[in-house]
This record gives sequence, structure tokens and C-alpha cells, in this order.
Amino acid sequence: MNFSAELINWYNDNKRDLPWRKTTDAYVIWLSEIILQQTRVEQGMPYFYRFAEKYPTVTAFAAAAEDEILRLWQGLGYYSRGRNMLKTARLVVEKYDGTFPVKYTDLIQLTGIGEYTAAAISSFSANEARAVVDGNVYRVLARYFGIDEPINSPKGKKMFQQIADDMLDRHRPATHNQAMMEFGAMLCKPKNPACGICPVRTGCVAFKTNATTHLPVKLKTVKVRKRYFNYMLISDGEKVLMNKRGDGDIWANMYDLPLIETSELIEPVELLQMPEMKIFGKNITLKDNTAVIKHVLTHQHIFMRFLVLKDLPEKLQQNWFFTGIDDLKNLAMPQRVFIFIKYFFNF
DNA sequence: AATTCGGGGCT
DNA sequence: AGCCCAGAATT
Repeated sequence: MNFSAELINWYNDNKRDLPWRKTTDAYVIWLSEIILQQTRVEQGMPYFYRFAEKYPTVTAFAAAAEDEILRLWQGLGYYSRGRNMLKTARLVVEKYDGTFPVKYTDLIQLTGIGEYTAAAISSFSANEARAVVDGNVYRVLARYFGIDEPINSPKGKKMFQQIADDMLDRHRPATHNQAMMEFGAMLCKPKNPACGICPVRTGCVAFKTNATTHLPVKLKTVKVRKRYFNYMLISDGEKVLMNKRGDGDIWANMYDLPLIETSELIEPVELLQMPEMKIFGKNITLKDNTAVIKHVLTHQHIFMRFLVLKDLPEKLQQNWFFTGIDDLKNLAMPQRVFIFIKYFFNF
């Protein structure tokens, strides 16, 4: 039995019961694939159910407001995925009359759909012979063939895509693709792979040379930027002062509180003296403040502190607005800000 | 070719 | 603390 046949056998005996595997509806598969980009299955699962239920068709999705999509996406991260989906859903309604495309060459042109996702949708919904290459596939191939070419170099990407294409079982591309990814996720894991029960270990270079821990090779780690967000909670007990974020920075188009960003950690008392604080009024009184909360993201460590101010500002900045406390739950916020506000107003 | 875009779980 | 997760768009 060849590599692909072995994996498919293993897959048929060991696969998880995942909802998006029970359909060939390209729209539903698209939904699942975008949600799962850089996201673990367990984390994405509840979001998949929420979106699939609220928007059963691409037409329903296209009719949603961006605020609504972002609110439903809250907590999942990489919010441009949600914004791009809206753009693509609307284009599918316009250009394809609401029928989600299933051909790779059509899919690859849509915003938010790259090589991986186009291969996934076209193979899962229409059995087009396109090999998916995601983090799982990189790992499985790098280990099985003992390839130390970095998976995130342009050369490496081409190389692995080529190998994946060569390995693809062209008679059953959908099952082959699912099997490759499931195998990587469940057995050929990043840490402590289950080589003891691996059906293809006799042909695996990494197993034979004891190199699984060194493969795949990935180029350099991202450098982390430290930022200091001093958030102001300003409320009269009925309304809260909120800020709508622009684009060009993290959490584009989402909502948070008015904020002073500083280049280092500043104590509240000291912060109140700074000229930047004048936008909140002449005489600012601090009612309360939280400890510093470290919000750890892949590329940024954001040190947040929430200061509760006593008085309302006379003049509002461009993106500031007051909203009723009952309406807060409808605004898409960064997860950490949402948790504080939810706690503060006790809802 | 390098950087940016979240959040959470595991080691 | 570092790595990874059904990646893609932008610079």
C-alpha cells in the first residue's frame, strides 16, 4: 500500500466527527475553512455553529452588517477574516447569483481565499484534484521525507506544494486531503508525535533518523512589539464613552474605550499630569484604576490598564460616542476590553 | 521577501 | 517563555 492509501485507511478508522465534513455545500465549507485558518478545531467549532445557524446561506451572510459579523467573530482573532468574508459573500451574490463557486480558479480570486483554502473548498465540495497544504501537511511531509527546507520560505512553500500535489490520490482528493490533515493533527503532532502507532513509520525518514523533533524547520520567530494602552472608562451610570477604531492598526473597525497609548508603563497619577490627557477635560479626577493586564498576542504584548474617570469630557474626539450600557453587548470589542467592561457593568 | 494580523492551549 | 494552530493580505 502506498503512503496515501495507508493514511486514508488510518483516517477511516480514526477520524473525528466534524460537522463540516458532513456537507458538500461550498458555502458551509468556506465558512468552516475561513474560521479554521490559524485556529484550532476546538476553538473554531462554536463559532462555526453560530455562523452556520445565523447565516444559512451566502445570501444571508451577504446581507449582514459588518458590525454584526465582527461581533459574532469577537474572541476568534484575525478579524480581517470576518471583514473579507463579507466582501466575498457580497461578490458571490452579485457575480455568481448567490451560488458559491467550487472551482479552484474561481475561488483563488476571492478575497480571503488563498492557495490552501481554494484547494480545500474545491476538493471538499466538488472533488477537484487539488492538494491542500496547511500546517499539518507541512509537518507530515517534512518528517516523512526528511526535508529540512524551511516551510515558510518561498522556496520551501513551492517545494512542499509540489510534493503534496505529487502525493495526491487523484481518484479521491477530498478524502486524501482530509486524511493528511487529520493525520497531522491527531497523530503526527508537533510535540510528542505518536510514532509508536504510526501506520507509515517504516517509510518515515524522521522516524528512522530520530529527527521528528527537528522537523519541520521554520525560519526565525516574529519579533514582539510592546505597547502600553491606558484605557479610560467614562460613564454617568447610563451611558459609556466608547471609541470606534480605524484601520491601519490592530482590531480595525472594532470598538474599545478612549485610549492614551504611551511608549512605556506610566502610573495612573503620573499619566493624569500628561498634556495628552487634556482631551478628557481640564481637571481630571481619577475614581479608580485596575492593575496592569498583559494581553499576549503573537506579534504584540499589550499592557493594558483601565482608569475610571469621574467627569465627562466637554468635547468628544472624532471617533468617540456615548452608548447605552445595554447596547454594549452589540459592539465588537477586543476580547480583553470586553472582559473588563462586562465585569465592570456586571452583565 | 518580510511584516502584519488574535487568541488560546500545550509544553 | 516559546511554539503552534485546516493562512492570507499587505508592504
